[in-house]
Amino acid sequence: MSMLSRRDASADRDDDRALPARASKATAAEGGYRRLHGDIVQGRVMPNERLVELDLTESLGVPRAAVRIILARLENDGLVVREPNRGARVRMVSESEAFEITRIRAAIESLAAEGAALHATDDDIAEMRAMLVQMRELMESGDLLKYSDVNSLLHAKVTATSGNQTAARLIAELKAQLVRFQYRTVLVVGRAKNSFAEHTEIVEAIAAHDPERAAAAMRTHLSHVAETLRDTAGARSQRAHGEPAP
Amino acid sequence: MSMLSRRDASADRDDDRALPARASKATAAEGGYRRLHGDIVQGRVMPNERLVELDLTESLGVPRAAVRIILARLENDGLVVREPNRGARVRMVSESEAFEITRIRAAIESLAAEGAALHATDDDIAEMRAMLVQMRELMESGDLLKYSDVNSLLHAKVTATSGNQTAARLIAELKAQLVRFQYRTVLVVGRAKNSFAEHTEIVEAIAAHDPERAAAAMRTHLSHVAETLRDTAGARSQRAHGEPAP
DNA sequence: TCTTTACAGATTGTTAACAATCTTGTACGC
DNA sequence: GCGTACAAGATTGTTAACAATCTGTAAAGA
Repeated sequence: MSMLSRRDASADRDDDRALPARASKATAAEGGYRRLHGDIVQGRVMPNERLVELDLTESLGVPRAAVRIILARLENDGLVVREPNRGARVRMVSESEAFEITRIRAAIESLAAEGAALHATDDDIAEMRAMLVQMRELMESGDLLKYSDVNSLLHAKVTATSGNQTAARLIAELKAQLVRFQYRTVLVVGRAKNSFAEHTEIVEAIAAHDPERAAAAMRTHLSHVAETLRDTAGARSQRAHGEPAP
Repeated sequence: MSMLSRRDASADRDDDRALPARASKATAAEGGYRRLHGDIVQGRVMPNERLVELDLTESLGVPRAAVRIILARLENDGLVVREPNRGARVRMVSESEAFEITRIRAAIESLAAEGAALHATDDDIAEMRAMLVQMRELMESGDLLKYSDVNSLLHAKVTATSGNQTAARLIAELKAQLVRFQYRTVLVVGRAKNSFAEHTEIVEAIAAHDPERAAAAMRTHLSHVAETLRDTAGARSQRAHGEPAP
C-alpha cells in the first residue's frame, strides 16, 4: 500500500511552511490536499509512483470526489501528472529542469530580497541574525542537514519580510518541486562555508536597508547554488555512464 | 445569467496561447476549464462576480463535479477566490498587486530573453522581426489595441524561444492575472513609441545572440511598463478621490 | 423602533452507484 | 513460437440524490 500517510499516523510533524495553498476550505479536501502535498514534497511518495484514487480515498480519509479535486490542484502545482483515463502519478523533475527552476527562483528571490531591504523592521533583522548564528553553529558542528533546514527558514523569512505575496507564493511553488535536490548542494564539500558567507552578506545588506546590494547578494548566492546543482548533475550522469566514482 | 459563454456560443475566437494548462484531459472538465479561464482572462466575467456551480454547469455544459474541479484549479491559478460553504468569485487584483506582479514578470521574462538569445534559430529571429514590422505599422496607423495584441505575441514568442518551460508556464500564469490592466500602459500618450524602441532593442539583442544584452533590454522594457502602471494607478485613485478628470 | 430568533430558499459539500476506458492475461490461429 | 483477439479486472469519468451550511426575510419580543 505504499508509504502514504494515514489518518491515524498523525505523529508526523507537519511541515507547513512551504505550502502554496491560500486561505482555503476547512472542508475535507483541504486537509487532504495539505497532507498529500507534504507527502510528495517530503519524498514519502516517490517520483513516478502512481496515485490511485481509491487508495487515496483510504489513506487520506476523504471521499473520492475530493481526491479528484486534490489531484487536479497538485497537477496545477506541477507536482503530479495526469493522463486522461490513465490516472495520476508523482511528477519526476529532471536534473536540468531543477537547474532551470533554481535560476527562476533566483530571479524572484532577489526581488524579494530587495523588498526585504526596504521593509525590514528591527525585529525582522534580529530574527535573521539569530538564524545566522544558528547556521554557523550547525555548520561548525558538521550537521549539514539541519544547516540546510535553517537555511530554508532564512530564505522563507526574507521572502515573508519582502511583503510581496505573489513572490512568496511562486517561490514556495518552485521550491516544492525541488525537494529531491534540496540537500545535494549544501553537502558538496566546501560549499557550506561559502554558503554561510553568502547568507551573511544577504542579511547584512538587508540590515543596511540597501535594496540593490541585497538583490545582488541573493542573485550571487542562488546562482552559485544553481551552478553547484548543474555540476553535481553532470558528475552524476557521467558516473552513471560507466565512469566509476573515485 | 451574466455573460458567461454558452455551449452554443462557440463563435468566440479561442485565444488559447496564454493557457497555463499542461497537456491534460480530453475529458469534459478540460474544455470547461479552458473556457472559463478564457472568460475570466478576457474580462467576460467581472472581478468579484460570483461563480455559482449550478450556473456554470449550464453555461459550460459540464457536470457539477467537473465544475468543482475547474474552480479548484482556477483558485490555484489565482484567478478565483473560494470560501468554504460560500462559493467562488472572480478574484479582484488590486493596482498595487498588478505592479508587484509586473515586476516579478520582468524578472522571469528577462531570464527568458537571455535563454532566447542563446537558443534562437534564424527562423525564430525572422519571425520576431516580422512582428516588429507589424507593430510599427499598427503604431503608425494608431491602432494601439491591435498593437498591444501583437506585443503580447512577441513576448510569447520570446518566452517560447527560450526553451524554458517552467518560465513559460509562470509567465502565462502571471499575465493571466493582469488582463484588467493589459491595455492601460500602451494607451498612455507617447508610451507606444518608447515601447516600440524597447522591443526593437530586445529583438536585436536576441538576434545578436547576446544574452546579457537581451536580458537587460527586457528588464528595462518591463520596468518601464511597471512604472507606467504604477503612475496611472496613482492618477486614477487620485481622480477617484474627488479630483475631476481634465 | 430596534434587536433577536426562526424559518425558507439557495448554494455548497458528500455520498454512492453507474458507465466508459484502459490494462492484463489467456486462448486461439497462423 | 509469435502475434492478435477477446474477456476479466482494475481504474477513471459521470451522474444524481442527499446532507450540511449559509443568506435573507419576516415575525416575536423588548
